Amino acid sequence: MFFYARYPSSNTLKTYFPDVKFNRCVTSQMIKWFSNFREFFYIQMERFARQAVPRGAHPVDSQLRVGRDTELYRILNMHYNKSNVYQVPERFIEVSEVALREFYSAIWTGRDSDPCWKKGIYKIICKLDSPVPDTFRLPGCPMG
DNA sequence: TGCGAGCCTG
DNA sequence: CAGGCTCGCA
Repeated sequence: MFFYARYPSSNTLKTYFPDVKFNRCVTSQMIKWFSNFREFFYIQMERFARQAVPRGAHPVDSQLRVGRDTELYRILNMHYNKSNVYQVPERFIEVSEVALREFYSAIWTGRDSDPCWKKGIYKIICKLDSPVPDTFRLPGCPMG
């Protein structure tokens, strides 16, 4: 599901897990999961962005892409799609590239010296959530 | 006072 | 991932 929605609201989560009885604890746990998912996502983006900086990569360089043949893609897929039962949507790759380039740009221009430099990137990425396919509403359907 | 977000730890 | 802790908002 993270492939579609990086910032699902608690209400969104409830509609996609009909077989789950939500209470405060369960809801906060799921919110927490996505918080952890985002952390991993952004950590990888920053890592690869920083890795590209010393190589003088331009935004169009292969170093700043997240194609299905890249190491970054492999890491993300392994983390969010362990069983590899889902096909990674193209939009997730596009969003990942946006994030990667935003991180690169911020680092390249020295904006990362600001303690809150990631906030701006988060604000951009949170607007790029896609609707989650209805197939994820099926009872027993794993998080994905 | 309670909850969500974010950071960071194990 | 889960726990713990801080912050800002209501």
